[in-house]
Amino acid sequence: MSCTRELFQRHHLRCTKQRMAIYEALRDSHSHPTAEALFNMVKPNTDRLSLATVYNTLDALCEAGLVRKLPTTNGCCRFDADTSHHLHVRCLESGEIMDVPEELGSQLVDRLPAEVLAQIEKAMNVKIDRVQVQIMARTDTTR
Amino acid sequence: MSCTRELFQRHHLRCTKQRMAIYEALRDSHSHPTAEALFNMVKPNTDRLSLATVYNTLDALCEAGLVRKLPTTNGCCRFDADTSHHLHVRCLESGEIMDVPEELGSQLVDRLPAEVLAQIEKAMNVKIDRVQVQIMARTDTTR
DNA sequence: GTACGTGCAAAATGTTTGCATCATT
DNA sequence: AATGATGCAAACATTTTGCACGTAC
Repeated sequence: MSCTRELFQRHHLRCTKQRMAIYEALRDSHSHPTAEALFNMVKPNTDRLSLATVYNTLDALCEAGLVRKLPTTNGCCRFDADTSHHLHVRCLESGEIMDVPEELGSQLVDRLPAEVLAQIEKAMNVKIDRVQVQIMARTDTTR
Repeated sequence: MSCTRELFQRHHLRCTKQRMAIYEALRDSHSHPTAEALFNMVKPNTDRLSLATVYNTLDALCEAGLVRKLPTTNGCCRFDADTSHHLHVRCLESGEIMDVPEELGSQLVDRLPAEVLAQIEKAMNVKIDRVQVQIMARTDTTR
């Protein structure tokens, strides 16, 4: 669908076929891919594409707020085109990142008390951008 | 202090001077240093030390559960010798990681409802190891 | 037409590995 | 004495950069 074009224009991003393909692949993916995984997903359907462009594009999209870089512990970045507040489960074995279903996640996030966040801002002299909750877990082998 | 030796022995870790120096520097640091920062902190007081040893040691300490690797978004790992439950503020500008004062952090973490966590375990078929709350923030320039 | 995006290859950065030597147990 | 840790340098993986060319506006 072509509302990507309008979305890009609203954010003053040039609508190149590479950028659109990268963004749409990330948006439609549920796997929070790495830059390289994304490159491999998009490359077959795009006649000219280099990995450097994937990095440049992801950078531009982050800058524009359309994409988020997710924190990882293995030195290799993962990306998410869903910038709404939602929780992640990080598999300690594989490094894979999965979304927690909206209705469960919001039950956790909604109970974070705003006044405590305000106190943290005051105590640490920062402006909170957002709170990211990550659940570290292993695949359950007991069931 | 030398309880590091006993701590290591309890975890079946060899007590080399490099390992002890690295661990103690990390434990006494409040800056959640990168491997290289740690190397620079420890090197001057240790006659033989290489960066590879810092990586190997941090790996062994993580394995033993004495140290934790923190998630970051810039592909460069940071470490923490405080493995108790506590919150981090990540500076979006510098990548720096700061601890949230214990009494404030526990006000957030203690309100995470256990039954929701149990539901997440069931729904996603995982065993939760721990919940990590990261606050993304900027240095407050309005004050 | 101009400004910006792209591909490619090279460089920079962060981390891991192989191997001979050395230290701890 | 045996096992495992160390230093060093080389390999590796991920990300960034410089530059000539191409494309969107």
